[in-house]
Amino acid sequence: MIEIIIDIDDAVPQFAQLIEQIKGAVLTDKLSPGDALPSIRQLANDLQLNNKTVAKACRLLERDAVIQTKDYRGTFVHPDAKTNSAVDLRTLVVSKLSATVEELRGSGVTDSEIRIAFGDVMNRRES
Amino acid sequence: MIEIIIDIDDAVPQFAQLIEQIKGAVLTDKLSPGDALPSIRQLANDLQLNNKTVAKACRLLERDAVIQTKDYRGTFVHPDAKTNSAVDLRTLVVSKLSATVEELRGSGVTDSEIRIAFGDVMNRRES
DNA sequence: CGATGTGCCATTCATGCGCAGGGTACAACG
DNA sequence: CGTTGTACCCTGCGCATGAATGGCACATCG
Repeated sequence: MIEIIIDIDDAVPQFAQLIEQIKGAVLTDKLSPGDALPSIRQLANDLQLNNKTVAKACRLLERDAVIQTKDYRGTFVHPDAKTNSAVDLRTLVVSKLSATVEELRGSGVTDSEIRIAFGDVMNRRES
Repeated sequence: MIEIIIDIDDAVPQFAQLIEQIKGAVLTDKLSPGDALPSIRQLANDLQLNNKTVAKACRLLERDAVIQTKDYRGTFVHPDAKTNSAVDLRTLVVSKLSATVEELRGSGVTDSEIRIAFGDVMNRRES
């Protein structure tokens, strides 16, 4: 078993701490491809977390191809987990957004206007 | 004098209503290049608005080259006001942001993550 | 059957931001 | 001098969001 410690008082969200530590365990070979992870409910119980919090972390970890769920049988470490754990999707997102924002700022657009427009873009999905 | 009416109960912010109506007056030739506008304090008094609200509108109108301030002598309608009043900078901003956001969404990035990253980009200015 | 992952409903709390307002002060014009 | 535009401070209100929690139900596997 791997050691995972969640600090509730940490500014970093609990689900993010979980993700970090899982990825960390993969990168340091404490978790290897194919290894079975405790069930979501099990993990939630052990770490004193809510099911949804753990589920959220698992959802993101699977999207990043660090773990994979085999239908309804459990979660396992992804074959390419080590490679994918090193990839920082967040940094990519920040850099792409930063580029666009910087371009707009250079055009004299106010930060406030950028925020408003951004809010519109994110919400104009249903309307 | 042009007629400007601000509806406080309107969902559209007061400063935005001012901008709309100024641009509208320019497009309908109620305001012509070179015309002098009332001072910020004067406008605020007439329209029952706060100085800051009017000043904000003027700042944006000047950025859009619809008006121009001559040092400390007053504000005047910009020579190219009519042309610049038709330009919708906001639409440009929305489309650029939308393109970037759509690209990220296509990569599997969560809306939540995009919002977080965006918040970081907009705040990582001072730190 | 029980356990799995997953979905949707909800609420609570805290944070950040836009908008508007109030006040004070300064530099440049006439 | 007064007027101009402009800059900074601080306040409050309202809204949207993220985070976390809780409950409930479902399809699938063994």
